[in-house]
Amino acid sequence: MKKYLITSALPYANGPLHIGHIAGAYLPADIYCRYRKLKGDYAIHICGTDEHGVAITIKADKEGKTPKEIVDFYHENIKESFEGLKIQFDNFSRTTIPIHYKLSQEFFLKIYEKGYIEKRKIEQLYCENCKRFLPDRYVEGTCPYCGNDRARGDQCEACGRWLEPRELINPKCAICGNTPVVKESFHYYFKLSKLEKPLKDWLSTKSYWKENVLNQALSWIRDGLQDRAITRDLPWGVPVPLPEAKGKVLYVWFDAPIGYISSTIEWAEKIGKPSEWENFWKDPETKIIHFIGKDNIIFHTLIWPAMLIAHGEFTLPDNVPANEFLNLMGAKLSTSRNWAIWIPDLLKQFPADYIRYGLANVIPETKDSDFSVEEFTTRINSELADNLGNFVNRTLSFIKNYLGSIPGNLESFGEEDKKIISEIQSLPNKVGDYLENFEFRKALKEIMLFSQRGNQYFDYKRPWSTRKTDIDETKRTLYLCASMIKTISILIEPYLPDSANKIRKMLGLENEKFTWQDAGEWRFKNDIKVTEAEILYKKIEQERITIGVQKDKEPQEAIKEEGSMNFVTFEEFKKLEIRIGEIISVEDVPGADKIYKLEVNLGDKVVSLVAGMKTSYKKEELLHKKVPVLVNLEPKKVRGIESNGMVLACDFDGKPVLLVPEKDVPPGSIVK
RNA sequence: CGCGGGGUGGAGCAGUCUGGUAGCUCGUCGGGCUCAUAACCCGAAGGUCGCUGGUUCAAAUCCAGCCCCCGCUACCA
Repeated sequence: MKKYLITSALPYANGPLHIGHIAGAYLPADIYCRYRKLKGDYAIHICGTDEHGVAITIKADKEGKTPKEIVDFYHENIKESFEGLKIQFDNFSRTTIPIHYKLSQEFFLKIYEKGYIEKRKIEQLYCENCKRFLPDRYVEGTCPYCGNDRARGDQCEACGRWLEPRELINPKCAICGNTPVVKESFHYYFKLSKLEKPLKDWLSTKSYWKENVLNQALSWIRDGLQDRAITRDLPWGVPVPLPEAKGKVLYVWFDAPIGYISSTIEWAEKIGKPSEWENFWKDPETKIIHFIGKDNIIFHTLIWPAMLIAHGEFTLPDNVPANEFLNLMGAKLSTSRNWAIWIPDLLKQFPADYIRYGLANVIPETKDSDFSVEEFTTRINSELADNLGNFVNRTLSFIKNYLGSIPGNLESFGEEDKKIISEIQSLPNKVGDYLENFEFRKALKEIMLFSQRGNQYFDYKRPWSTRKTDIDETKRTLYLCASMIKTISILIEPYLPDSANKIRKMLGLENEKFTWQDAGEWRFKNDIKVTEAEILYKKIEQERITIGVQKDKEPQEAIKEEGSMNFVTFEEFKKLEIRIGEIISVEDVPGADKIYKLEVNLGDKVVSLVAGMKTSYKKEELLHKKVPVLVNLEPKKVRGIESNGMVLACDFDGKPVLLVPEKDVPPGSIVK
């Protein structure tokens, strides 16, 4: 029996989970851990919320709450999402528990004493208005490289460069807007440079890692590792355990991964075996596997292992099967722009298995992938319901309605039957091999193809016909169909745990305990009896989920909901002259990526205007379209071009979608 | 030369590392079946694998150059 410690990235407790989080880390981790357990390995899945860091204090400041209130709320919120999705953790902890503080401080002291931490004097920005030092993200200013005036102290989102707060031109305090002053302070630095050699040696043993992960780690270490500050001047975090360091806390990236260990310790205490955690963290035979998204690769392949090497008592990760990113309808997910499908919303609409199935099929294993509502619907309907669900249903209904029960020791199977038997026997290893390689999509596809194979076999054998001539042959056919279903119920369990249980219950097998290897056993121990043939999956409607694309309410909308509508009088509305215009020419605007210059025929005149249509429409798509135009809009120059009106379109995630008259109307027609 | 990702039948993808009949799901068309969730099964149409050149007996796959698309930034009246 092998030991596996499986972790998934600690979700940051400042917002709810969205589909990208689940597909990128938690679902693969859950599938993998469930698989390990079915295989009979000693595997545990460890996680917890990451509750420190500047983003949380900033959010708290903005909302007038304490950091504790923020993290308490989201800890529960996130935990509920996981429960709803049936993502199992052996322990789901948080980084604000006493165990974690104690362990993080011990960790710090240990590597401090071993000489891997160095105190350095630095000059830092200080806001005299707020009377505090300003850590990275508390400073905003102009990026010295690209000129973006909204760069933050740690990174410029425009050009992607990493910055030091002092590099910013015109730095401003992010809280009060004051210009900060430079003051001398000190911080503790983790001497990564000293660990370069052992890290390289360690990485050289990881040729079996996923290519994208290994390449990125190697390219970073090739450039040389810089020492990094691991403390911050903040009131929120794990205090630095040195008398001279009053008011300083560990930087969140330093304490967060230690959370993997502290959560394991908490788990051991909960199960009543307080030293059991050492079985995982102090035994080099244990395979530690970190599931993360690509944003965390550097951290989990270099910095965290370096910390562990420096400490010396804990086992290093065996593998870091990082995934890429998930897009939504072709566009990048963004929490700040609210382009996401939030798990709490999704759970209100669909059973866990539907969501798990839809997401498992788009796990971004080798490159960014896309979640589309349409594809989700199609997959649920044609794969889950029509293929798998129907195979289960037709088999179980047939047994129930026409056979009653089938003896478990049936004999005399024919040629085609034997093919099925050998497929049952070989499938568990085939699927297992994919899972061991973290190829979750391929493994799932293999199972679904097997279900399709079941439908083929069923049709080929025509039991509805043989039952009138050769009832024994009919029984053999249904015996093997039931056998296939049992196999599927075991192999699909990591992906669709609820379905697996339902299927086994219908086969009267709910009290049997199955292992992965049992999936390759085609024989039934007892007679097959079907008590009910419930429909496994109901089909879903496309419209039901188009609203799954949730946006937080804009402030104005929120006001409307409270009833204090901002009414417009009819007189005011009449001031707007909206008419249908035919687009008769479309030209590029030099140097502009998003706008076109349009000539629009309004029947009695032609006007030129500027429209931001380039992101969604090609020139030829716009030409000759008849669209509503706000004609008497105050002219304005955009990029040196006078714009005399505005094409009306609806906004979908910041992109225009044209409105066209339902019947053909002449240019100039009034819209009212 | 800003950074990153990508271009494979109508749509979405696999295959590219390790050259050698271009595969899967959905959709379309035709047929079959009636046990089952208007489901299932069979068959067909549909691709110069972004372009050009090179290496090779052989290139979607290796090399070079080019084009286009998407995300991050500015213009979206």
